[in-house]
Amino acid sequence: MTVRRRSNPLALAVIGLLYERPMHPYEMAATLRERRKEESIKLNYGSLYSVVQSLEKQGLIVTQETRKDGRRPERTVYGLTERGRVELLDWLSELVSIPAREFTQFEAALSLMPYLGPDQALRMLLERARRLETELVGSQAVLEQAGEVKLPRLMVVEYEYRLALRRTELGFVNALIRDIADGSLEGIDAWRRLHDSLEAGTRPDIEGEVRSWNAGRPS
Amino acid sequence: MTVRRRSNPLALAVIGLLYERPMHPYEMAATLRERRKEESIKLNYGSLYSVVQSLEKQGLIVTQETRKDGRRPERTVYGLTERGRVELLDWLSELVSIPAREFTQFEAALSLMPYLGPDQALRMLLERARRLETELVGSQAVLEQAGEVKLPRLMVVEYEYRLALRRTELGFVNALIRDIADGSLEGIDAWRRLHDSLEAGTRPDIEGEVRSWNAGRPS
DNA sequence: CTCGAAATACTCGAAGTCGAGTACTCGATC
DNA sequence: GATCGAGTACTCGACTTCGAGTATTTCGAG
Repeated sequence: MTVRRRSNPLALAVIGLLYERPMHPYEMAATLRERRKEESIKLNYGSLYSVVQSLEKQGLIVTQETRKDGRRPERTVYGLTERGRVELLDWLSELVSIPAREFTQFEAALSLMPYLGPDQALRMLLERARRLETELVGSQAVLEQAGEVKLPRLMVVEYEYRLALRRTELGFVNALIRDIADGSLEGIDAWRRLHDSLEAGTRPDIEGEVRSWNAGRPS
Repeated sequence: MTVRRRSNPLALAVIGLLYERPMHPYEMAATLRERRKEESIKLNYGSLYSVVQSLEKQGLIVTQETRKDGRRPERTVYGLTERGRVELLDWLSELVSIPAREFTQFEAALSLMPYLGPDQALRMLLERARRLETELVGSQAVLEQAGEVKLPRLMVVEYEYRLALRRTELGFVNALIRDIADGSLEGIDAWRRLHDSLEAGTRPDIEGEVRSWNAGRPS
C-alpha cells in the first residue's frame, strides 16, 4: 500500500490539510470540495482512503483518535507528523520548481492522427475547436465573476493556468485546421496516399515514408 | 484484465500498429520506439502486455500464431479484427474531437501553492522558469533539425503542440513571478499572514479568508 | 574463438486507481 | 408519523500500472 512515493498529488493535498488542523478523511474530501480543489486535484473516495493509509505507513501522518459519535460509522482523525511537515514543503517545492513530463490524451491523439486520414481528421479538429471555444467562454465567465466577488487572485491562479493552456490549444488547433484545409500542411499528399492504401487493406510502405524520420533524429 | 475501456492510449497505439500489419508485442514496442511515439505515449512492458491481453479479451485483436524461432522465447503474433478496426477510428476520432479534462501536476501544485509562502514560492517559480527555458531551447533545436531533414510536418505536430503548451506555461510562470515580485498579486498580504501563522503553529483563520470563495461561486 | 554487452521476448508480484455499494442518520414533507 | 432524499463515513474488489527481473541469443572487439 505504500504510495509510489510522490505520485498522487491527492496525498500532497491531504498533508496540506493536516498542516492546517487534524481531520478525518471524509472531512478532507468535503473541505477539498468546498474549496474547489477537486477541479485541480483528482479526488475519489477509494484513492483518498488508500492514500491516507499509505501516508500513515510512511510515518507522515498519525492516527489521533478514533471516535464513534452516536451510531455513525467510526471516524479516524489524523494529524501531521514532523516528517510530514517537511515532506509537504519539500514535495510542493519540487512540484513547483521542476516541470514534469505529462502525457496528455490529445498529444497521443495527434501522434496517431495519421490513421484517420486528412478529411476525417479535419472534421474532428473542427469539432474540437467548437468545444474548446464553448469551454473557454464558460471559464472566462467564471473567472470574471470570481473577480467581482473580490476573490484574491492567489486563490484562482490554477484556474488561470488551465485557461491559458486551453487558449493555446485552441490556437494550435485552429492553425492546424487552416493548414489542412488549404492543403499547406507539409506531407498531406503522402498522408492521403497512406490512408487510402490502409483502408484498401494493402500494406502501405510506411517504413519508407517514415525512414527519414528515424534517420533524421539523434537517438 | 479488461482495459477500463478507452483509458490507456497505449491500447490505441497497439490497435494502430496492427492496422498496419500483424505483430508481436515486443515488435510493437520496438516500432513505437523507432518512430518516437514513446515521447507522446507512455510505454512500458508490463502495461503493454496486459493491454494486449485485454484487447484480445475484448475481441479487438486475435492471436494469429505462436512461434518459437530457434530457442528464443515464444512470440505471439496478433492481428486486428473488424471490430478492432472500427474501434481504432472511433476511439481516435473521440480523442481528437472531445477535449478531455487532464489533471496536471503543476495545476495541483499551483492550487496548493499557498502552503509555501510567497518567498519560497517565488524562488521555486524562478527555478521552474529557468528549467522551462532550457527545455524550450532544446525542443526548438530538435524541431528545426527535423525541418532540415525534410521531415513532413504531419509527423511532428504532436511535438509542436507540446512546445506551444510549454511556451504558454513559461509565459504564465513569468507573469506570476513578476506579480509576486512587485507585490501586485492580489491577496499577497493575506498570503504572507496565513503562511506565517501556519509556520508558527497557530491555527489560522483560513475559513475566514476563504469563505468569500465558497460563497462567490455557483455550485 | 571467446567474453561481455546489447538485444530479444517476456513474466511476475506489489502497489495503485476507481467508483459503485453499504449502512446509518437527520430533517423536511406529505 | 412514515418516508424520502440528502448527507455522513467509509469498504470492497475488480481492474491497472509499474518496472525490476529472467533467460536466452546474437554480435563485435580483442
